[in-house]
Formats: sequence, C-alpha cells, structure tokens
Amino acid sequence: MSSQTINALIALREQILNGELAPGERLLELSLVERLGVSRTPIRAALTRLAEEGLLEEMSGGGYAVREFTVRDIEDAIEARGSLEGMAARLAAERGVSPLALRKIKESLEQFDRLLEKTDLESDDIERYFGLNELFHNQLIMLTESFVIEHALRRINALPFASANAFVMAQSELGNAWKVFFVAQEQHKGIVEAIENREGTRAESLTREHARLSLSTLKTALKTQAALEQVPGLKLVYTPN
Amino acid sequence: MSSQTINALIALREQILNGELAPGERLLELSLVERLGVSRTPIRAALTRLAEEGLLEEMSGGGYAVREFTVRDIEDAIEARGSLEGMAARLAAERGVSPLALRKIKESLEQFDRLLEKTDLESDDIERYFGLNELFHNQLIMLTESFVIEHALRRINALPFASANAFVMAQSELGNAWKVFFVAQEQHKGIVEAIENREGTRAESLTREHARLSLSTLKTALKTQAALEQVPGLKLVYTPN
DNA sequence: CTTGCAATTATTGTATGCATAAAGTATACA
DNA sequence: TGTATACTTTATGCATACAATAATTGCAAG
Repeated sequence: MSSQTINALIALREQILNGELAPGERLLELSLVERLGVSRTPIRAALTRLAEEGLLEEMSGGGYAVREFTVRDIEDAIEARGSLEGMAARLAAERGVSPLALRKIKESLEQFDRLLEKTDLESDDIERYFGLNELFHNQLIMLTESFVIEHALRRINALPFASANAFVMAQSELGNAWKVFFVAQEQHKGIVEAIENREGTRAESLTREHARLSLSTLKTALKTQAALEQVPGLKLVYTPN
Repeated sequence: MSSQTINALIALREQILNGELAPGERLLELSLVERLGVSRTPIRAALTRLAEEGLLEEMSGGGYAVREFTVRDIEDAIEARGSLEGMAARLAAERGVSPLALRKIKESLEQFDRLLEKTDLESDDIERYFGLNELFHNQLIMLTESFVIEHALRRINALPFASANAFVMAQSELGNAWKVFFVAQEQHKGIVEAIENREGTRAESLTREHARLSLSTLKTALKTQAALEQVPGLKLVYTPN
C-alpha cells in the first residue's frame, strides 16, 4: 500500500482507538481531509480498509461510523482467537514442525524465563514482555506455515482488544503483573511441549485456555478507570455506568 | 457499496473463479478498464477488496496477482471453518438460543428430510439442497447473534472452496449425491439437538466433523476432471499432474 | 559478451471536478 | 397544526488528469 493511504490508515486507527473519534460518530470524508491533510482518495481507501477490519460500520446510504463494541464482543473475539490459535497449535502438533522453528520458539520461552526471574517488573520490563509476547504468538501461528490460518488470525487480531497483547497492557495497568505473566508462561511452555510431543489435543486445549486468561484480565480492566483509559480500544466498548 | 464497484467486484470474482484470469496472472488496472467497462476508481476498490478476501495477492511494488492455492490451503480453510462454526455451535449451546430461531432452524431440518425422501436426486433437487444448505449454515451462525463470529466466518467463506456449499457442487458432479447428503443431514440433526440440549462439547465436535465431510468430498472432486471444471475455485488449486 | 547506467515507458498512487443520490428544510395546503 | 411536496444543501460515487515510482530497454564501456 502506498504512503498517503498508510498515513491516513494509521492516523485514523489511532484516533479511533484514542477515543478522539467517538463510537457511533459518523466520519465525513471532507472533514477527514482537513483533519488528516490528505485528499479524499487515500482517505476512502483507509475507510474501506477499517470497515473490513471491523472498526467501522457501513451506514445505509453510504458513509461510515465508528463501531461500538460490547463486552460480549470482547468475549467472542478472544474465544475466536483461542479457537484459531488452538487449531494452529493442534495442526502444528499433528503435522510436525521444522526443527529450526521449534528451536526458535523455545528460545523465546527462555527469554520469558529470564525476564520473569525477578518478581517486580518495571516499566522497561513490561515493554520487553510486550515485545516477547508478540513474538511468541507470531511464532506460534507461523509454526503451521499456513496462509489461510495466518489470514484468519490477522483479521481477528485487527480488533484491538482481541490481540494477544491487549491483555499485557491491561495487566500492566492493574499492577502485580508478574503473577499473571507467570501463569501465562507456564501455559506457553505446555503449548510448545505439546507440539514437540505431537500431542494435538493438549496443544489445542492449552492454547484455548491461554486465550481465556487474556479475557479474564481484560474484563477486570474494564472495571478500572485507569486501564480503561490506557488500553487501546477499550474506549470503544459500551460500559453501562 | 456502490453500483459500479459492485459490478466490478462481481465480474472480477467470477472471471477469477472461472479461470478466465489464471492463477499467478497479474491484473493491470487499465486492461481491466477495457474488460469490465468501468473506470479505474471502482476497479481499484474491487481489487483491494478481493485482496482482503484472499483471492488476490499484493505484489511487491504495487499491483495484484491472482492467488494460487494448494490442497493444503483447502484443508486449512475447511478446518478453520469447522473451528469457527464449531465454536459458534458451542456458544449457542452454552448460552442458549431464542425459541424462535431454534424453531426456524428445525424447520430447515424438516425441509431437508422431505427433500431426501427420494434416493435419486435430480438437478432441481440438488439446486434446492444447495439453497437449503446455505440457509442452514447461515441460521447456525446466526444462532449465536455475534457480530465478531459472523465477521470471521464471512472472511473464511470468501475463499470459494471453503464455504459450506462448495461441497454440494462437488458432490453433485460426483454422482450418488444423496448418500453423502444423508450423512450430512444426520449431522445437522445432531448439531441442532445438541444445541437444544445445551450440550456444548457435542455441538462443537459434531460441527467440526460436519466440516470434514466437505473436505473429503472436495478432495475426491480434485481427482475428477468434470468436478474440477464445474466447482468454482477449484481451478485456482495447484494440482501436480 | 556481459554488466552497469541512463533514458524511456508503463503502471500504480493521488488529487480534484463533476454527477448523483440522500437528507434536511421551508413552504403551501389541508 | 400537521403533512406532503418541492427545493436546497450536503455527502458520497465516479471518472479523469496529473504525479511519482517501478520496470524495461538500449547503449556504452569494460
């Protein structure tokens, strides 16, 4: 994709997740031209893309509005991620994986271990955990070497609160991050072990449970004002007050 | 979406599935202008959409090419559909469904039954089965009333060989259609029964197995020249000869 | 004969003007 | 005062001209 379109896409996505563009608000192309400083063409491209991702909804008679999500949507999205990641893990176990890829993902596990040796994580450590977690989940998906699975998961992860990292941000706002991270790491290890041992069912159910850990964290975060402000996308979730 | 864009989208998709535009072939916007009779703007919109769906791949340095699929891709896509439909069925069972929706999907089951009373299905009957099958799978997805699940499944079903109906076309080419359809109907009934009885695990595993029935049918079809010609999308699958 | 560079061509990316359709408003009539 | 209709406004859809970038060809030098 081209530069102006990417600029518009990134700026728009950020402003939506920030809450600068509120849920339900209609996005007028001309006002976005002023706001983003690019012409209508790349803006229209960005809008259709964001609608595809699910962040916007098409209005009847043309135009788009920022979508409002429910807690139920978060549950469904994380269940769906768990389902697909679980399937990926199972297929990886059943079909076998390349020795190189297996070694690489084990290295990630070791890096997690080293990071979690101390019990009080500082801001830098959280940042590092964030990066590692993203890497691990990518490696997990890539183990299967399947375009279709990658494609489907990319779509789910486009929903901001569905991705594996949303929970990291939420947890870091809630304090005592290392406790949950330790549980998560135990699951990581089990998943990789299951894949190595060709235990498809175990790999799948562990991966699903791992996703549910994100869910419980996010649901706690929804009750906390600070997390609600900090975790991208939670502002789009309707919370009856 | 607007009229010219839809025209371009439909025409392009059809020509890709027909094989008029061969896998690997680069699509030049200007040549599509001649071919489809609309200007570049709606064509570009259709191209980005088809790339989103996975039918096209973006080339480095701009432009798109028709994607070539492998048998493995079919397997993965149908597994993924089974995974997501299975999740939908499980959630429907666990959360419960509206009496109205349950009654409606049971009516579909009865229509299947009436259709399958005879053992020799004619062309019209296959057509009817096709419609019923599409309806049933839609109803199944809708039972959960989840935007996120619908969204994810719509994406998977955009891959032509992944959708629940691909197997109907394949089977009708293979002859003896009613045998497989009878097995499928038994699964349909089990799924609905499980949802009604709040048996989440049963609903999920039956739904997954139902998807795998499509898979075995499609794999058989891949070995048959007639089916290869008739079933939309199978021309995009690389078959070493 | 091959390789590197430059010029040209071809293709995609962006901006904008015009057309069309939808939404809103005011006015006239019941 | 309420409703229907015509008119005005506004927003999106489409086409096209222009800009920028990537690919290709030809020429020259090693």
